Amino acid sequence: MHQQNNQSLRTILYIVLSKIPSGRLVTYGQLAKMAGYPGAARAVGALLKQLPEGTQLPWHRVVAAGGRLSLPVNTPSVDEQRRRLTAEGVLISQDRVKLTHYQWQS
DNA sequence: AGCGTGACACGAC
DNA sequence: GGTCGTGCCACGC
Repeated sequence: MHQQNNQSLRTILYIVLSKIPSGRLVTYGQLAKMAGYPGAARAVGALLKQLPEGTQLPWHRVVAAGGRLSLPVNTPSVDEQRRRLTAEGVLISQDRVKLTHYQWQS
């Protein structure tokens, strides 16, 4: 995916994220690049944190580099992320997934 | 118009 | 394996 440079990262992020299929994962950095904002991984995280409660977007398919689940431990969010990924057939071990097996490529 | 803030990334030890 | 430092950059004040 490339740039629509006069739109905000948030707008494009939503579009890109909505296209990640069930059972496939992307990293923050990859998502930023796909949205046309390479290097904006931190900004991606900040925006995901602001997603509204009932969002339809598959925020749980976003993981940190190396496949780490990077949401704060002992939060409802990370518990929900584990639950959803497991339900999609993603194997999680020690809060880590095998990107070599699950990573989505645009 | 700065400046502080991160659900980050990556290389160096 | 781990920690730490540095770079990154959109977003909100």
